[in-house]
Amino acid sequence: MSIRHAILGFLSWKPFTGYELKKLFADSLSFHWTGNNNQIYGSLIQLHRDGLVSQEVQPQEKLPARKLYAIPPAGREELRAWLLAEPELPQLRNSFHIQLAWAEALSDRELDSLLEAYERVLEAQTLMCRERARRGLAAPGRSPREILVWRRIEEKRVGDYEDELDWLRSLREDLKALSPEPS
Amino acid sequence: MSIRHAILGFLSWKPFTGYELKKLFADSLSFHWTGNNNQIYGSLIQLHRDGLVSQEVQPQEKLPARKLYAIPPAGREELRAWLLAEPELPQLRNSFHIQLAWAEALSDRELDSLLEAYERVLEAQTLMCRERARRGLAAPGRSPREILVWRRIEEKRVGDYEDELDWLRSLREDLKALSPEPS
DNA sequence: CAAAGCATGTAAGCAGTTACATGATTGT
DNA sequence: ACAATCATGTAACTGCTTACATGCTTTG
Repeated sequence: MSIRHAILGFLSWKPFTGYELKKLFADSLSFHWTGNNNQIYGSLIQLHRDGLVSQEVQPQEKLPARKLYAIPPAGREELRAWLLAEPELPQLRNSFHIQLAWAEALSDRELDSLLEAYERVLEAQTLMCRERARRGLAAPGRSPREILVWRRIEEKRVGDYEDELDWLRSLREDLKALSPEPS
Repeated sequence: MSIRHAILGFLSWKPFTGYELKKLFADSLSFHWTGNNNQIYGSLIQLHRDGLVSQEVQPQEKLPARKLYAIPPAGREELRAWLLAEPELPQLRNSFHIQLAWAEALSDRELDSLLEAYERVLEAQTLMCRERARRGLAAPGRSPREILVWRRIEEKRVGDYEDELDWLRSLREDLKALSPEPS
């Protein structure tokens, strides 16, 4: 699995330029590659070299030529093959949990302020996700099946952040009960 | 965050060889680097070069020399600095969800068998995690605080897989309701 | 006699991130 | 005047994964 498959996925809707794809990735909750603008252009060049996307160059006056990418049959086959591939388990690597696992070197107060900081970023993320999910995705009207699947995926993502927040809050309470602050 | 911090974490318990660290990573649910045996040896060399771990070479007859690594004050400082660093949000990149998002090219039956395959691997993973969590970690007896934190982290991991399984099952049901199979 | 355990590493490659680089047009 | 939008890319780096490489000892 790499960003190239997701690019093929978007192109299976309709042709896009690299710039448009960049925005699609940035706007979607579920495809949160961070350093996209770079990776997308590179991936498109690769995909084109491999014959999995076609390129239509549209010269513009005084602006760089738009390169509109579409998905030819070979690309659709590659996409389909990937869709049918063995599902991978989610990674679930939470770097904060690893940080926490070694927090024995911190005092109770330091640990609590670390947890508080995590709670703050989680809260912000949860709010942002919920807001974006509420506004709905900018996806073109597709089949009821696809709409259902996409909604479920987005809901799961929001739910995951909310679960992490609940977990964190309950952990903080248990820690407080374990060693109550001298007040 | 990288594997080097987790190595420093383990060494903060007591000295270990690369081989032992490899097993610790392999045995723990929460630190699931896959290609460790390689990365660990390389990271130890780096850490040693940077003065963050110390190395005691113990020659053996007819076996490669054991290299026992310990954590000097500089390493403890680095560990502490990392512990106090800004918490990172969990990544939540689920490559199966991305696969699913583009499954429009699949028939109802193909989609369902994909979901079924995912359910199988998730079930296996959940069982494996639960079993391992039940057996408890091989960690040396530490403070009540550390024990609580470690248990919570492991429980969260199992819970995450279980949630994913619940989510998947409910999605399958909804999809079945949407387009009932011609039986 | 084969498999698992002990014990170390190297090399090649991929995916993703950050930073750098250019430059016109449109909106506030 | 400044920021945002349009539009493309390159280079360097980090972290992780896969495959390769060696060789002895203990257990089944």
